Amino acid sequence: MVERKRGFRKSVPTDPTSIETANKDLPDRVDEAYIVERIYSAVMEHRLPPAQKLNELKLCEAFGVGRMRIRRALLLLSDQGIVELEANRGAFVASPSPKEANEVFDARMVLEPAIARRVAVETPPEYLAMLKQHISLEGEARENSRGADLIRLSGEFHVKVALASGNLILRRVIRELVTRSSLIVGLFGASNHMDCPDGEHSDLLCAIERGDADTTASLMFEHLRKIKDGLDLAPPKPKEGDLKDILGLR
Amino acid sequence: MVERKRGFRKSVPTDPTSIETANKDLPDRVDEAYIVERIYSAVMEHRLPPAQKLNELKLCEAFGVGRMRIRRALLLLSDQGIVELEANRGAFVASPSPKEANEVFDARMVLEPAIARRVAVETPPEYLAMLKQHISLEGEARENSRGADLIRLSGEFHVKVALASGNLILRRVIRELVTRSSLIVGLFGASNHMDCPDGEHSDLLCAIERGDADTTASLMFEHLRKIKDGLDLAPPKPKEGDLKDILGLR
DNA sequence: AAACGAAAAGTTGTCAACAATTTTGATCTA
DNA sequence: TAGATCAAAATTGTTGACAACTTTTCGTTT
Repeated sequence: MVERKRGFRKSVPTDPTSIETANKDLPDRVDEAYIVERIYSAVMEHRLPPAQKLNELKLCEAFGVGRMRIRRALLLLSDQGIVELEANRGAFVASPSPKEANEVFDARMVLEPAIARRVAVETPPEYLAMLKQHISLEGEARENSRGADLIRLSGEFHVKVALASGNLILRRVIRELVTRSSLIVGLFGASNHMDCPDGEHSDLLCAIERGDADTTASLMFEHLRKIKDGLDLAPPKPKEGDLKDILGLR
Repeated sequence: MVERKRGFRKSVPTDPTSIETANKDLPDRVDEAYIVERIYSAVMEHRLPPAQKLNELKLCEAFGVGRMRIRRALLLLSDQGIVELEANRGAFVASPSPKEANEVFDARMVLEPAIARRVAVETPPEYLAMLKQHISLEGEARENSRGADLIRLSGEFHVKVALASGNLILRRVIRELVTRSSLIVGLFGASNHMDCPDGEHSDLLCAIERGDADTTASLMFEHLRKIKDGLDLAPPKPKEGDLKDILGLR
């Protein structure tokens, strides 16, 4: 049995611009899933902006693993639409087009009301407690103006609702879509950042607690519609004559 | 510019037991997505049984690519639950446990009715034509007793319904679940293979054409429930005294 | 000074070799 | 014959080197 060398874990002086500072202690075993998870989180918290270059060597240093692990993780992320792989150019955090953004929210508006309805019909009590606690966390974050936390929590709520179905497949699907939504909000979010309007998550939880399936579903639908409407998804339409107008040559 | 060598494509004498016989002409560019697609298809058509070993070298020969490509494709497949990677032992077609099987059908029963409802509300006409054509294909296959085709078509119908939403994300999600369902049916399918009962797909299409959203959703739900009920998902319960009974030592 | 172009540096894609582990198969023993 | 034991073969996991491509740098020309 040979002890695997993985020497330079905490000693590497990573520059502050690197994606992952290696000072946060890494787990004993860094596998693809862990790397994916960390990048997921960074995207959800708007720490990784769309189109950000993900350099393989820098990631290797940050995670203290070989290039193979990083490449495999990037492949998984690209398969989920979080990262875009360009041949010979590398990996970039995805920057969804307005069309893709529409597709993501379209999908969410189909799936999430159905999942929420199911949760309203039958929720294991431990999950209900989890949701309650989450609402109070959101409240705290809002009062203390912890904007970064609020962004993260807003997304996490939807993931937790899916988790409350007790079905990990559903959680996974929603997690993927919520993460992509984070990128979309970062790109097309209007100035008045009403990412997840104030009381809506709370209202949703109330409907769930009452077991009111129909209300739950429609609340979720309207909630998502509101978020989507808050985006500036102007389709890039290069009409005839546009150039003249833009350049003020009329 | 150097022409990439990829010499031995059609000349490799693959043994007939290999998963992919290389005689079917491969596309010019074999990338991970293509390999994943082919294995997806093989699983859907019950040509790859659960727990089948997927040898890397054999796959390399079959697809005419290097080992890296194969390993990346297998990683993607494992991420989607189609393949299981066991450390140092290799890749195997997944053989879902009864619990996982439950989870898959549970997820489908939440998601697919919602998607079908959406399709009923608004269907681009070209997709409606596609569904109609599919129904007639199923009819042909059933009359001519082409069992293999029928199995494939039964699964594909659900994927096409999702596609009819016009949303590729939804299609992708359902495709993944349908493929896993193929494995499940192969494992737990009852002897009387009522995979997708006779007229149900046709009934569903009628409801969609009428634009009857509620009926569409509930038909889809009942359809899936029926398939699930047709499975033998007996949880493996090793009760006390079972062994004696099994061995006839009473 | 801006534009162009070539060399240099940096990054990604691919492959082959090696190490670690598992599987196979042969031999021996009871 | 069934089972145990151990070496050989096969398979997977990992690393390092190299080729192909891209980006940057820097000198030259207009």
